Amino acid sequence: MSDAAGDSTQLAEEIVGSLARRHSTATVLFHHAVADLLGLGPTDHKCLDLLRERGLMTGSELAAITGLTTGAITGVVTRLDRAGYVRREPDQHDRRKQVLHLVPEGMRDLHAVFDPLREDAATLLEGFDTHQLAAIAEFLARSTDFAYRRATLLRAQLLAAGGRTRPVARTIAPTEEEA
Amino acid sequence: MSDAAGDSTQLAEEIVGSLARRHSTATVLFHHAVADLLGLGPTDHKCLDLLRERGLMTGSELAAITGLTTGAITGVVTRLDRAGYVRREPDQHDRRKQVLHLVPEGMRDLHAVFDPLREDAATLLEGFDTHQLAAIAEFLARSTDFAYRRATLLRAQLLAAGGRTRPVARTIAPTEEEA
DNA sequence: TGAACTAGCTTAGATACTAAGCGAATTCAG
DNA sequence: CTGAATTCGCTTAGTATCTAAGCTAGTTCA
Repeated sequence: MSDAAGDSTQLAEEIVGSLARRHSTATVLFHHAVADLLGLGPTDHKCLDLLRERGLMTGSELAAITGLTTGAITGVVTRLDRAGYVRREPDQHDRRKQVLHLVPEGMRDLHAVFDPLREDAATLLEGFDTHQLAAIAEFLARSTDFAYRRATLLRAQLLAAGGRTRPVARTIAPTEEEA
Repeated sequence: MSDAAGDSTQLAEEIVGSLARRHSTATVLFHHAVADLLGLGPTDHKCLDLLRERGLMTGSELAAITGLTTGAITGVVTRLDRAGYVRREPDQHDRRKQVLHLVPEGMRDLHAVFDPLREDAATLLEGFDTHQLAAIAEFLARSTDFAYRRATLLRAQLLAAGGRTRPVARTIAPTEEEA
């Protein structure tokens, strides 16, 4: 039992210490490449993903989640609209709001691009038993939640600190240089 | 047995179909937030991650991996240098090359920012047994590899197709609009 | 009714990207 | 050994996308 526990902590160390970060870096890179392929730019792609995931949303909600300004969101939505992925629709109850809808045809086009990729991704899961697959699913769900909460927290932290653009690390150990 | 197999395929479906993508979106968002906190911008942060992960590298290698132009890499490295994370050093054997080194002090500062986060992330792994942790580790490693290879492939595909900026999806189902 | 607030758009300015091209160093063919 | 072709990283010009600030229209509340 102590042996297994030792293995566990060692595995856990490796996952949070290096595997997760490597995976994160690769994911960002991949995300960027997909965006390029779609002709969207990473921000637009990210916002489209968020919309697909969370369903109907207004621009300011999207701004709050992504940390972008409302001005930037205007640009994002305009581009997504023009590219045929998203449509603006006035809210019934509050006519200031623009509810963002996904365009079914655009989604079909997206699926045409992603489906072959998904088939390929399925090989990633070969060889795992049900018990392990459940663990992977649970881990992904937890990490997703964690990332969202952390991102929100980090942004709040940055905002509270004055929203400066220079590294926080620098404030700990200031050096001679300051352009 | 057929019951367990059914559960497995169902779980696998859910993982590649929705959980992985949600996780990916959250990861990108989180990455961006961390970059903001470091005062770096997502691209700089991504490049720094790649350097930490893969060790010594020249600018053009970094350009090849990220899909950025060498001109953009010049800017990235200049910013990372000025922020104290990276140092340029001429290659002994080929004096055209600039080998990129990590600056130990900058790395310490980074750890100061990340360590509290990592402790928190460890709770993500509570409740999994060794067998499951091994699966998670293996899955992360496979996905990372998959993402890198796919990103490279996608970029090659885009380049071969003429490197246009408009959505590929549009070329499948062209509509009336073409600004 | 009018003051304060909110949603989203617009503008000006900053920043980071691409594409093209340069000089210097290296490699390779003859 | 010499000159052409290639490669490396940087520079420049142009474009795109972001922030910050301010605006208008719609909503809420005293």
